[in-house]
Amino acid sequence: MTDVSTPNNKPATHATGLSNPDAAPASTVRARVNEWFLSNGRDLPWRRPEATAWGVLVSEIMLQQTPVVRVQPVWEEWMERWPTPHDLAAEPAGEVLRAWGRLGYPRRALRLHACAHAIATEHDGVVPNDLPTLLSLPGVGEYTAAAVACFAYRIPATVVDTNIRRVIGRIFHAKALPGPTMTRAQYRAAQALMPAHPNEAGEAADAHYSPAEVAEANTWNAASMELGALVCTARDARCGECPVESVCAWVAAGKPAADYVPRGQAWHGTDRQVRGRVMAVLRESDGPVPHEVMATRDGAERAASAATESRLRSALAELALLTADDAQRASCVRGLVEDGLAVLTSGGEVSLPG
DNA sequence: AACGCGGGGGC
DNA sequence: GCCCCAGCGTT
Repeated sequence: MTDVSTPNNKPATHATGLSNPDAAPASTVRARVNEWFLSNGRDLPWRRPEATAWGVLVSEIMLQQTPVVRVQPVWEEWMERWPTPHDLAAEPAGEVLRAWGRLGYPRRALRLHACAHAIATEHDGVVPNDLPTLLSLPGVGEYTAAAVACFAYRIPATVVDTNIRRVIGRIFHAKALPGPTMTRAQYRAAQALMPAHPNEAGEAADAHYSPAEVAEANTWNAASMELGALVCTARDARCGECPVESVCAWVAAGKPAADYVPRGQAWHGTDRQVRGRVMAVLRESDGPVPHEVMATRDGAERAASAATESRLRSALAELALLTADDAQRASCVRGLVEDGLAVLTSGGEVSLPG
């Protein structure tokens, strides 16, 4: 079968990126997973009907590499404080970084701030609803663009995140884990599982969807992701709770182990660790911090001893405790300034950007 | 394709 | 300790 326009209610084929001829019918998998989702999906605030497209965008950026449980409280604060892109755009970057807190990868906060500015000034304050425009926003890549189109605007774009890659890999390819980065084959496999096939660009992807197919596609995007988050997890898949256990290729194959060894991210002693501690000090400080405190161990130690506010003192102590030498500390401060996460004052101090 | 980029919780 | 998490931008 080479005709990708055929409704894919039969086993997917090599031509569509799915190579297992015995794979379960896509329509069966979709129906079971979607039904499971209706009663088992979490009631997350950005999924509620009153969530705005802006709220969805904020949630998606925050959720890039950060788990739901840690995002949710911060997202609630942000929505109350900055309910529209205009509100966030009016804020200084430093305030945004402070409010980002410990979500990690603070560059995402800067990009979200830049997003808000772009939306406010170039898009009349309205979050774009088409993939090319979404992709043009800072910090919005293929996944996030599709997620915003789908979850905010009910446009059935093909959403592919790490959960969906794993779920599809197991159900249709008997693969335990999908590998660290998405391949085009995996993207095409996900595309082939949509009720109708979006065109390659994904634009106007709903042109030939019936209303029922639109609903099915949008639910599938959320449901397959949720199945990966709650049941078909990377470790300890709870197959007994899975609605498609009986048709899963990975289960049928005896749950073979992953064929690659994940390479853990180095952490101890890395620039990332140093940068994180420096940013933590900046977040806890009311104003600029002497460069020597950030760039030398002795400076951090003395500042920690002198600090009276407990959270600041703790952040300074954690910075001082790092094994990093002064050259690395200084280099990390330079890097943070280059990245726009910090600025140097004329008085030789380091502070959050204005 | 590979790398840099935070941080915390589960095992 | 190790691994994972609703990725993105750069090289």
